Amino acid sequence: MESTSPSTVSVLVDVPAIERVFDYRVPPAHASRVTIGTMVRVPLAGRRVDGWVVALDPPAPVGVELAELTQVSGVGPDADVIDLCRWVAWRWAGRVATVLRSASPDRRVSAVGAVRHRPPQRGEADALAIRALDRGAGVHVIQVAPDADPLAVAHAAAERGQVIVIAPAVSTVDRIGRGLRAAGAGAARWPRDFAAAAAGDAVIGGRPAVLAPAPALAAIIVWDEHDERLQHEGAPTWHAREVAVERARRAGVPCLLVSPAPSLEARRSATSPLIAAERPALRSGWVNLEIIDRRDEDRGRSGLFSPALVTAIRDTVADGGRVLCLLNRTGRARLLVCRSCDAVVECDQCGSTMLLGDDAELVCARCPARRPQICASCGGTALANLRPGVSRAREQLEALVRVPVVAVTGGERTRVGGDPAVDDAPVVIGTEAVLHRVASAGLVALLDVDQELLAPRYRATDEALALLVQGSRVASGGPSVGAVRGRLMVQTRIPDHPVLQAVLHADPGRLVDDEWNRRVMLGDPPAATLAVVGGEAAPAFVERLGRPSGVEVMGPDDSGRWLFRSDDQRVLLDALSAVERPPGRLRLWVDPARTG
DNA sequence: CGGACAAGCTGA
DNA sequence: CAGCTTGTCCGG
Repeated sequence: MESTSPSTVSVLVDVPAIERVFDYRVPPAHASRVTIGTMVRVPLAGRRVDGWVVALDPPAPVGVELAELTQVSGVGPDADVIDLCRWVAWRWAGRVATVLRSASPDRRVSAVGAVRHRPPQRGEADALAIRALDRGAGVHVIQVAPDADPLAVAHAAAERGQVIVIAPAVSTVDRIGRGLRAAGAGAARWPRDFAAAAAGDAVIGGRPAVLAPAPALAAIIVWDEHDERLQHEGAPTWHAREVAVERARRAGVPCLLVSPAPSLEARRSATSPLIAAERPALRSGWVNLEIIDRRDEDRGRSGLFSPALVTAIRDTVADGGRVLCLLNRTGRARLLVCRSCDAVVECDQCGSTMLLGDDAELVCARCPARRPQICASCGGTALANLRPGVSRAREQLEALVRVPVVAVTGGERTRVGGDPAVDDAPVVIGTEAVLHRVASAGLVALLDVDQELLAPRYRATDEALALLVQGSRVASGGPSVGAVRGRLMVQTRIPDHPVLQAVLHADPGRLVDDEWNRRVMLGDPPAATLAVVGGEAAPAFVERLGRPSGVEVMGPDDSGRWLFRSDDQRVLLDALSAVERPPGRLRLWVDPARTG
């Protein structure tokens, strides 16, 4: 793009509370380095703040003396990405500045070279991806086997031009980046290699990479589009899959949504029929699911570990394999009952259940109350642990198998490898973080899959399926290693559950019709658009919002949150963006993964 | 957000 | 009434 050497510019300041642009004069010495997206430092109300140039030579405002910008800090997102960020801010009711930060380099970039294309020189391109790319612009969903190779998919697109590849797992990003480079292709890791991305190299990264500069964009690939890590946890709750679809539409290029378990959202946004791997590839790509039916066991007698599972664990350890047990409950106990009076142990302050953490005290699940291990109704001190957490389960398992068992829960860095205590342990037990910490195992066991299947969250089915995808991958030896097959086991009291049957038959597609009907019936996304409003400024915000027609309003609930719902996305989002935000902390989540 | 400035409170 | 706190406004 030819620089026009502007004499004034409009700047969007990097202060999320100020959703405004201000105009500044450009010192002639800096003018040649200033274009749309350039990151600058400007004086504002007696201090200096960062900002992005969003317009060149704007019409002079009347009656205002312009100040001069203080500094040109470096290259920033291009005009297309800025427009995309505006759309993201609208779609998830966030601030443009917040989104622009994710679209900006993480360190100063002073210049960008000429755009070029460096395609891979060797290596193999995935046949399904080629089919999808041949369909041209549009959203194409590909159902792959869990052991499919992300590098081959990226390769197929990188041959045709600049590609953005989004992958939720760092290990996948590493593999694709290294693989493309080894094949002689240009590969920019986002956000580290901003300049290379802006010069046309393939961009590979996590969620934010969908906002990378891509001057010669030819395709966008979202690998593992079902993965919930593609959605930002905090506000704005933007989802990389949906941004990818929008960006590809704007650019007129194909968007490939790839997953072993394509989401409802992906299937609904597809513009062409699903492309699925052949049945034999799917069947062999999924590790055979072994379902342990616990209905016929004595109630509670064998605790978290059924006899069948204990045998499998012992066999695996004896063969020198490692075992990975998954239990999505931290602490020692999530549900306690008094042995003498059978009362559930509850908090005397708020009535919620009390848990046992890693220390010996009862802690309320909802409020900060604590007390020693005593039953509130009869004073009994013997409590039965009806729902043990990872800490307790680790002790039980160690006693059962007589080898060291290491516990892993979230919070710790979730990198594959690098922790000898975890890497060398024959048996590892943990929350789902464990599935991303350990690359391969001879046995992967989901101790209480019913907790996932029955979770009162609208995405429970997807989350359970995602665990089984990852479990299958770990059991098959990590991505595309595939030499010795491990085992994948689940313990359940609902062996006929559709999710388990879908995995058993390597056919997750059979779930979608029922799932869609349920979402329509309950008004959950993507059948409807939701907004949850909380924080101290929520009452004022809700007051200003009023009751727009076509929007259902519920709340406030006991934590002071309101829920807004509409069948018409535009109606709700336009209403939200029309409200001027009241002062104070406001939490606004649009289509969050969890509404609780 | 945070600086500027205006309107209220306190102390002698 | 100076000197300080608290509140409201607005930024180029």
